[in-house]
Amino acid sequence: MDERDTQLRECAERLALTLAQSGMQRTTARVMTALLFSRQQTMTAADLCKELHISSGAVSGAVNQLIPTGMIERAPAPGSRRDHYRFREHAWATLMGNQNALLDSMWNAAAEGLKVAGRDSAVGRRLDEMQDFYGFMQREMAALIDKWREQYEAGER
Amino acid sequence: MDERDTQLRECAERLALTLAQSGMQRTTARVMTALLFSRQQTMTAADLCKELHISSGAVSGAVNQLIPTGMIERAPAPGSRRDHYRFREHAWATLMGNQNALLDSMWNAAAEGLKVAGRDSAVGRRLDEMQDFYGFMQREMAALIDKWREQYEAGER
DNA sequence: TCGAACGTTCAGAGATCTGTAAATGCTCTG
DNA sequence: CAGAGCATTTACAGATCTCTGAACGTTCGA
Repeated sequence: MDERDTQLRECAERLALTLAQSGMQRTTARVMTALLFSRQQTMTAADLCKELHISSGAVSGAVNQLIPTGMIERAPAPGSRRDHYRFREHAWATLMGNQNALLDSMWNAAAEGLKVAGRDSAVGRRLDEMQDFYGFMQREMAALIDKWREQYEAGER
Repeated sequence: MDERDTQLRECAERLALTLAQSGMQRTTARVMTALLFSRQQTMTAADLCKELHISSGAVSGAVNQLIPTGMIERAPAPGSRRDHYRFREHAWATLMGNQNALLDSMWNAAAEGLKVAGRDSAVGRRLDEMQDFYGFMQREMAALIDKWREQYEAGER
């Protein structure tokens, strides 16, 4: 374990902290960044316990939150009975794509309100703007993420 | 207080709940949505206490979190010594714009890691993708928000 | 079929967050 | 300039969240 590993660990912890501050579970964030900043290709649950000084139960919980979101995945590990985890390719794009669900519920909340209040009132105008904004964002964000994928794939070659 | 007000209150509470689940403070979210779904133009701190059944201290705290982010503002209220609050015009665009700070720290986290690990390694490639993605998003998001502002303002007339 | 090696679940301890009530501070009014 | 009427601050209590440790379940190899 050379100097570099220690520095990468610090980077990982710092990022985990800011992610935690913007709503992600603390341990979930730490597991994610550990995988992101690891010099290994994959890490086992035991590796994560050791690195982060947390119990296997905590690792299990975090991992099972991260997998459904598409941030990490189980890696096939022939000849090993342990689960190996790795950070997923394009995970960030996936993460941002998931935000669409939120944009959607924002749009819906506005719609609900408009059904009750109509457009011709103070509330009506506020909600109308809100609905317009989130409708716009939903459409454009999806397009934007696709655009990035294309240009990144093109740049790879 | 007719039927509509009750229904709007419910909408407000539902939205507050989903906002709370995505990281916003519970009370802060409730104050925000109360102002958003209010049929009045503005609400005083006392109004908010009564509506949400919370103490004036809690209102004060929430309000002082919302104002710096640009979601709400104090409204001039001639002849009244109470503070009047209102939901701000284009607040949603502002909110999304604030996310840029997050995008920025993501980009930075990647940059930090790359300084340590270089680009030619497993970590290097992961961080490179991350940096590319957040760089892209930062540029495009700002543009997107401007675009919405323009088209919305155009539609108004 | 047994047992070793893991992963998962769950009750409970501990830490953290959040709202209240009361004290404090500020600003107009009379 | 006194004091009424608010807003803000603070210590603390209560609620909530989160991790641990141990029990349990599962899989695989002998």
